[in-house]
Amino acid sequence: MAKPTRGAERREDALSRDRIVDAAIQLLDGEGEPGLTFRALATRLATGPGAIYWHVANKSELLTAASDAVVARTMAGIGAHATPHEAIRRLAVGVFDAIDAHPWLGAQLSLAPWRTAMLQIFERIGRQVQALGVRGSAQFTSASALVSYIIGVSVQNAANGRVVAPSVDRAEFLARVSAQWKALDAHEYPFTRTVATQLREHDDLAEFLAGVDLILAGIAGSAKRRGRTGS
Amino acid sequence: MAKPTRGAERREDALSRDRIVDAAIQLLDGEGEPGLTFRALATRLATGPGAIYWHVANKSELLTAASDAVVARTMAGIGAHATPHEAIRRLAVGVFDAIDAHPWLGAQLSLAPWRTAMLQIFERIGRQVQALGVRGSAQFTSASALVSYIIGVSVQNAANGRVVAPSVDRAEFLARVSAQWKALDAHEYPFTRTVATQLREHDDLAEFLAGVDLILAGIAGSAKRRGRTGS
DNA sequence: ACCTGAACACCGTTCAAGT
DNA sequence: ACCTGAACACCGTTCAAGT
Repeated sequence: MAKPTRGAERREDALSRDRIVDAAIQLLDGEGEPGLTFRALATRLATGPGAIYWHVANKSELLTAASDAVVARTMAGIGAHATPHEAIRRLAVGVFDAIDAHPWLGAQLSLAPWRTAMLQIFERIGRQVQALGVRGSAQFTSASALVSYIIGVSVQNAANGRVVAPSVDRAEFLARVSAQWKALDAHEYPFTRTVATQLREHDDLAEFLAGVDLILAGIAGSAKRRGRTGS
Repeated sequence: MAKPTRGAERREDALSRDRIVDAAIQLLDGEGEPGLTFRALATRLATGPGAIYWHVANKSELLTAASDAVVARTMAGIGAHATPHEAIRRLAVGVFDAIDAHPWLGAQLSLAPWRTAMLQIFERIGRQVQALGVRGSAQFTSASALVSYIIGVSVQNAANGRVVAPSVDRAEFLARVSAQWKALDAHEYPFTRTVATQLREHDDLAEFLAGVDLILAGIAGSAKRRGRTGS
């Protein structure tokens, strides 16, 4: 038999890319985006800042790796049953909740697309678009529109949550913004003043899903129109 | 007659909030987001970094002011005629182009909503939603969905443009990503592989507008359905 | 009232030196 | 092969001192 491998005696607290990424996620979640510092990370990992650079090229790569990891976990947690329409809604809610729980992920997704994280979402949505019966180039258009909308709204929702201190609750925050909207100049902001009351009563997640339904209705409508003229 | 006002003799190169914001926009456009530095800004304005703090509270306020200014100019440049549908498309293209020309604006809009810049867009879109005949709480939902989609896609489009060096042209870039997509694992990314060819041929702006039309179709559909059951 | 610029408390990143 | 931590070249922001 071979002599015992070095792997077997590897200590659990040895540095590794995975441990670094996990620690980075904890730091980002706990302290916010400015909390992720090579010095803070090094302290948490009981080492010096230079050690991290052996496993990770730079801060940008670290952020990308953290995003990929969180999105992968999110996607893994969503079952693929139900109708395509329902599956898309569930994926949408999954992304919405993930960005809400990890606000730094939003900046990462909207600023660095074409990356693995975004591709994972695009792939899952795309399969459901196919299942919906969409064909040809409309598949790409429909999936793109859905992914863009889902990420766009989720990022903005998470950003809203960060504007105010966590101590202020949601209802109070909305009441405040609503009051601001009502106080706007009547000549410059007639529409915004009109819907100020609706802002106050609105439910972020419900509005978000209503938007998803709007796009799905549009997709279904286009498919039907095409089908009619095509047959 | 009153003695000549001090205003009349005010030198053109005196520091002012407006001049600072303009210089910041130039710096952001020319050097990118990391190029905006209080030291660089001070050099451009022929003064010390401390002087800027007399007119602007901090960097965050400076970025907000720069965003508001750019959006205001963009909105002022869009005429309000044509059908509501066409007006919404023009507003969408205006925002798309503005973020494309000033990529830093995207980060600002998606990370700091409820601000003046976003409100200006929301207001203009909202009026057209009203003109479209949408009523009640659907006004808020529809306008929110449109604004979220428009900003979300525009930000992602601008981010794509920054991934590659400006020397690489668009067709070459798309061909490269398309090839990457085709090389993806067949089991993990079946959909993405399928639409890789469409990515290559696609037209950002056209896809973007197709998405806007999708949402508008959804809005029209909901309004019709409501109208039918309501009368 | 407004401007100056040195100084403070940080950053990301590098790199000789260690094991 | 991997880790250490001092050092470098920056940041945003403050503030005594000037005009």
